[in-house]
Amino acid sequence: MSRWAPGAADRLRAAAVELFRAHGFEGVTVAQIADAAGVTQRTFFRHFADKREVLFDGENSLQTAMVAGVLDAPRDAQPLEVARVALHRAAAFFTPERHEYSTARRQLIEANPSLSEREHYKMRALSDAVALAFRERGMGEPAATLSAQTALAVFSVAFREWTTPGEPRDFAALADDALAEFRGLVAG
Amino acid sequence: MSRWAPGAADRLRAAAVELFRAHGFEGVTVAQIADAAGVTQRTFFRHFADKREVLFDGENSLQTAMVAGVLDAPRDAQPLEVARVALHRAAAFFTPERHEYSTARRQLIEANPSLSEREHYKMRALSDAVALAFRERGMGEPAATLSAQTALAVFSVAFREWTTPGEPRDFAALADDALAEFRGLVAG
DNA sequence: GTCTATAGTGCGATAGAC
DNA sequence: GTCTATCGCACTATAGAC
Repeated sequence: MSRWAPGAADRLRAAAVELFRAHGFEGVTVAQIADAAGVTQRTFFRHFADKREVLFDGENSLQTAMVAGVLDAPRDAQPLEVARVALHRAAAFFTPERHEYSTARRQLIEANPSLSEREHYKMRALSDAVALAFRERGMGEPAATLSAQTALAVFSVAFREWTTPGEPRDFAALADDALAEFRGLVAG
Repeated sequence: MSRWAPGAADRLRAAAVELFRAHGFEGVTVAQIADAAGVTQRTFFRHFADKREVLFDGENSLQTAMVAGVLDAPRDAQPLEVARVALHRAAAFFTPERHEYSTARRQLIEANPSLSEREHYKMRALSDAVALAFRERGMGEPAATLSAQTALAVFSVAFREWTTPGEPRDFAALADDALAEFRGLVAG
């Protein structure tokens, strides 16, 4: 048996979410999270760059999936069709088991401006990664950035609906609906 | 003559920008900014909610102008035509005299993640205000959100180009170009 | 206008895994 | 011995309380 219990990052994440849900983001100190996880405050900051980041580090794989979707879409696909493929890849992350957690997390984020800042920053990083993937398909600028931001706009609408308490439809269906709505808006 | 020199907020803003350009955002403390402006640190925080906000408080009028543009567009205008009107109202803020300041400010923001977070948060607030204006035109959801995010995507492309050192075209022309590019992307 | 809590950093020491 | 994760402590700046 090692000196420390393994999985410090996981314990910190779980403790943080539980405490935030009980007392709000600002009602919890990093020291309290560290205590609950059985480590020191210094260890918290070795795993997470700052207090907010403990709620935002499971998103790399979402980005990878969406980028892969853009790259895998048929070579002759129109931008909105490429976006559709990427959104369906994203849907793999928004499973029914995650629904309650994602909904609670969104409420936490929307209740706190500093968490909202971080959220929008991450969304922008995702958009930038998707734009890069569009460029790797051979698309130029500013077309790639506009395509990526369009895909993320549809994503954000679908995600907002999916994280509404009691929403029964799955993410892929919501994304398809949002995409259809978008096509209607920009059609002559 | 009053006990304090007037325009503390303006002096703080000017001092902050000058110091940030010389030493970077993190290389300057609030105490130094306050000293340079001839006030105490406490006064800085009475004018600006936090250190970053000193770079982000001239944007209310931009929001007002874009919202007015959305509301003033012809009743039967398509969403992209409404966006065009709003973008032309925004153009009034991006005058040649502001070009150098805006360019330097963008460099500061892009060099610092915490400033980028604030920037994207403000852009989202602008998008939300524009979406509300679309709803006031009678548009439903999620159409209003999608329309607003489209308008802001075009805005962000045009703004990025306008704040490129040496860019000679004016904001309205860049916005029209970006809008035309967008129309081409989503057309069959 | 002063005081203080909290976030976040830097660095040396320590304990175990390999 | 090297590597990695942690501790422990001193320290600064932000930001809010009083």
